[in-house]
Amino acid sequence: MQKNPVEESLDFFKRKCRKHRLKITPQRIVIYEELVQSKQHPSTESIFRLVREKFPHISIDTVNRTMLTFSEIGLVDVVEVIGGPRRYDPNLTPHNHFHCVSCDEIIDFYGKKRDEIAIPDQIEKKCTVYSKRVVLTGLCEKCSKSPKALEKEGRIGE
Amino acid sequence: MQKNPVEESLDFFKRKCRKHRLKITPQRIVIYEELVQSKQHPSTESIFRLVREKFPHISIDTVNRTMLTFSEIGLVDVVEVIGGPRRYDPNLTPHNHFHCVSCDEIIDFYGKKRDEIAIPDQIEKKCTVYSKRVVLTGLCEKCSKSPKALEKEGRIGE
DNA sequence: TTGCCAAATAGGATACAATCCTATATAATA
DNA sequence: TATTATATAGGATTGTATCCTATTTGGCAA
Repeated sequence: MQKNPVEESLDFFKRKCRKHRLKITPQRIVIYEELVQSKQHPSTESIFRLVREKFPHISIDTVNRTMLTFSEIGLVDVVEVIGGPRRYDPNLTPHNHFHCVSCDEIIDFYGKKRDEIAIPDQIEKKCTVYSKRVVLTGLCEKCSKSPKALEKEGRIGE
Repeated sequence: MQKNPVEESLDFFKRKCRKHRLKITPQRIVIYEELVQSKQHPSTESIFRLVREKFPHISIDTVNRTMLTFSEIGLVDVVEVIGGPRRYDPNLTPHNHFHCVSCDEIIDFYGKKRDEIAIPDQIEKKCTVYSKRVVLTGLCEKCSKSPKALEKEGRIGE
């Protein structure tokens, strides 16, 4: 029988855990499930709220620590943010981000030009590069229209 | 007589303030001077420590609020970070960042390929794009050599 | 030059995010 | 199923950012 995407990624999760000798606990399973189902580049807090529906007594520390652990073993990425709490990304496919500075929504986008960006020798030779991403900032569709955001936009072109 | 770079940028600072009807206070001048002289993508805290040498009674709230105000009027940029406190960048020339995930140093780099990166229609048409940056993550030279020892020494923007 | 007032500051209080501490619980294993 | 190292809950603590408000001050107009 075919496995659905969640079951499939759950296998990935379990393999990763075993490889790194992490215990497969019910809490970790639920946290991982919420992470991969999220389309919103979740924070610790947002996953905590979701997980708490199944584990009313889970502590925010467990969620925070677990998500850091997941990032350490490569189950999720920690993404670059402009202010605000740490955000995670279960999408490990190379891609780029548009970050709305008004509502903090993060929108994924793709493009092959990304791979052509040269890493200067200065960095390539001496540093260890883990990831490369194009990061756009601005106002998302909704915030572009809202009056509050338009006020801020007054600064452009001064 | 020729003006030195600091005097020159101070003129830029004053013009910006007048344009936005912000008062030119001694505190703002010193904060701005420390910002433009910093080569380290400073945090509020690191600027606070420097400014306090000249204004022992300045409050961290003043520094924080002032730097946010500066970013709103386009005197400095707020940069994308992976964890840790907000960081600022007085370098308004388009450029890219390498971010060391171990010691949080941010290294600038340049490259014209950056400008060739297409912004998808999806975003270009509906959103308002303020900035574009390539962000690399990894380990800097020092941390590549001894990642564990140098981990999180708390030297942000010094 | 002086006086006025809206804006800015200092510093304590508060909010919010992340992490630490430790007694208890539990997954993995033999 | 017994053992043990690891993980968890939940309170304490730290670190960062922001709020509140009495006081001060820069910019302007008289």
